[in-house]
Amino acid sequence: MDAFFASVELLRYPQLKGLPVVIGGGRRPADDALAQAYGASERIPVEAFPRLRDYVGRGVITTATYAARQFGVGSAMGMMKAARLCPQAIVLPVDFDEVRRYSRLFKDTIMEIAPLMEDRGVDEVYIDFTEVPGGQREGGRSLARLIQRSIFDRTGLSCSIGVAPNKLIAKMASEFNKPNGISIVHDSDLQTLIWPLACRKINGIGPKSEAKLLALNIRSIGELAACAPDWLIQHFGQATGAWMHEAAWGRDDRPVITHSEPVSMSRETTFERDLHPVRDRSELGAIFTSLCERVAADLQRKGYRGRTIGIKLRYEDFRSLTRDQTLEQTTDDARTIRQAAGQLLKRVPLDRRLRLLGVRVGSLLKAGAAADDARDDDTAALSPDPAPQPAAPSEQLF
DNA sequence: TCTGGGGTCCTAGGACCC
DNA sequence: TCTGGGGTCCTAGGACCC
Repeated sequence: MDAFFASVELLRYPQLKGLPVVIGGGRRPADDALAQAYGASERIPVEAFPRLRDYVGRGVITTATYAARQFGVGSAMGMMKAARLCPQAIVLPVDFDEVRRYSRLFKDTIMEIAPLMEDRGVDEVYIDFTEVPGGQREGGRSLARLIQRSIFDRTGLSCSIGVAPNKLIAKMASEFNKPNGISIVHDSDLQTLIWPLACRKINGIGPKSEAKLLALNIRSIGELAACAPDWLIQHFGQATGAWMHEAAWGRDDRPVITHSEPVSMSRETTFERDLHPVRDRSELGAIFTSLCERVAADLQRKGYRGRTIGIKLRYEDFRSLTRDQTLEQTTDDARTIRQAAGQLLKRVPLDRRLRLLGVRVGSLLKAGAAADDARDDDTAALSPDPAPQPAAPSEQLF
């Protein structure tokens, strides 16, 4: 479902259709002012929208329209780099609530037609067609068309669909006909349609593996398929090497998973400017506390409790580090999380400026299931030193 | 003037137990 | 006393995905 973010944001601004637009970046109070000045969003003249060339900040692009991609701008690219490539592009903020609303609508629509659906994030799903009535007609094409049309009727959004014998190939097939296309790939198409593609197109081969493969003179999936499994295992380890070989031959027996439980929940933030642990102590302390409160609120709202508290830091030189600690009992309490996180902070060098701070709670259990072993965790502290103490004085720097 | 935020999974070493 | 497995849990880092 490419350009889903772009589409959702653009539904509100039909006047931007066909123009280079990037969506993402940080907070821009100007956006509200703009909406207020013109009332209805459709009435904002194109010239009034902020341009990439005027952007300041350290955000990245969430997505870009096809017109913007012509300039080499794309997802995950830093805004400042994008501004060099396409200064005239219009910049829109991401409205996450709106995106989530459309995401739900899009998934509900699919579930009504084909209930075996795996959620792969806000704009992607896997669907098992096999038991859906009519799912085999025209090799799946008619059901794909029905889903496409239903999504468009319900949301005004287009989507791309790949139909294939397994998830691995279906994902690649969905890229063939963007936007708004349907592609059908059979096992017999492996050599003609899949093998010419770069290894990077395999979902699971990222930039690091690609670079390693290129260094070994392997560029295409076909070349990867020609490698002996043992040789791949030598270079990439047992699990990855064997998996790479199977993937290159289009083999994948993972089922469509319709339900899964979260493993962890986290909140993190990159500061607008790098902050020094000593000089910006109070500001960092406030941010840190607020992250803990937000994770706790997430846990409570979704009904989970966790035992492992973790922190993440990113220094000004972009190196990151994590520390975590497992408590005796699960918690969803902001003060308990804050206290454990404060302890973890003591195990980390705080002599350089930071650009990011994060707080994570892992080893999650459903609140009902967790309640037995954590009846009164409000006073539960860290296992080695359970003595109650006021939160603030126990931390040296924050 | 680089490089967001929220996740999952894997690996590897050490502690600890049997 | 020495040697040697295996299994599980915890922690840290890293690759990858949307």
